[in-house]
Amino acid sequence: MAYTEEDVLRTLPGVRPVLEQVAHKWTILILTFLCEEPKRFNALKRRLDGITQKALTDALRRLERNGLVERRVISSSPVAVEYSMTPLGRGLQEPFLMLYDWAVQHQENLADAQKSFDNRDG
Amino acid sequence: MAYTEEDVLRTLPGVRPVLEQVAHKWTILILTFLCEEPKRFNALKRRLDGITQKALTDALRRLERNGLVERRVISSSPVAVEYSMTPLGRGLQEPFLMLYDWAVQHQENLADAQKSFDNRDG
DNA sequence: ATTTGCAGTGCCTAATTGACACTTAGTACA
DNA sequence: TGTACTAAGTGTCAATTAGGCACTGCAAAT
Repeated sequence: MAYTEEDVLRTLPGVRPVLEQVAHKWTILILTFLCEEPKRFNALKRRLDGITQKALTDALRRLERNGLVERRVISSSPVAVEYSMTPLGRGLQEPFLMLYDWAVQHQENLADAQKSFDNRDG
Repeated sequence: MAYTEEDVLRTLPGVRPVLEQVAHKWTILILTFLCEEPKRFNALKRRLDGITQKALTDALRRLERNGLVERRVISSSPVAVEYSMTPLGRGLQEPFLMLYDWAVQHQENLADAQKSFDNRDG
């Protein structure tokens, strides 16, 4: 689908904040993993090796606020919390998987590009 | 394509920094626009209504450093600078266009979700 | 002669992230 | 009965990052 300049100018003001919510450091990884199956807080945390509780809590809150994931408290003991994708969030599955695959396949290329860029001036 | 848990654990350490470079506030818009055709600095700036010179310069530097865009100085007067996608960057065109389309189509949904979330507690 | 457009840089402050400690509640162990 | 562990967070403070605004240098147009 192609956009005319007017399309762009008209939709841009609304699109930018949307992309700002979505194009976030942890979002792609979190949503990619949640697309596989609903997961609990600490299961996600283990998988996102290196994330802090706070960062994960904040990211999940933001995703929940934007209607992309659902938070469900399971009143077992101890209390469990399960996060799952909403239908709205599912719409991101395809592009995010593509990005994930791209990142896996081209990490070397990026690293090389960075090295040669940094050598161009020091 | 599906990944096993081992795949994920193995590739994750390298993938995360890649996604951090790519999942940035302005990146999706910049690359989406550059995919259409090479553009000059101020042409991009006009289109990214609201971006400051500094933000655009920084974003383009980062993209150049990562090998996703190419910066070409045209020695006319006054000097012009043209930015274009590299073959590596082209790999992002498809997922980014999907994200852009998704953002255009679902901006309302996000806004609604935010509203009802914010009303749940105040 | 001064304004306009181009492509930036520099400085300083505001906003966001991240590290790390603390919390509350239940379960298991000894 | 006390210690320790897991789950799912919250709070605080420091550091990193982003954004605002002013400034540069050069050429062409008015």
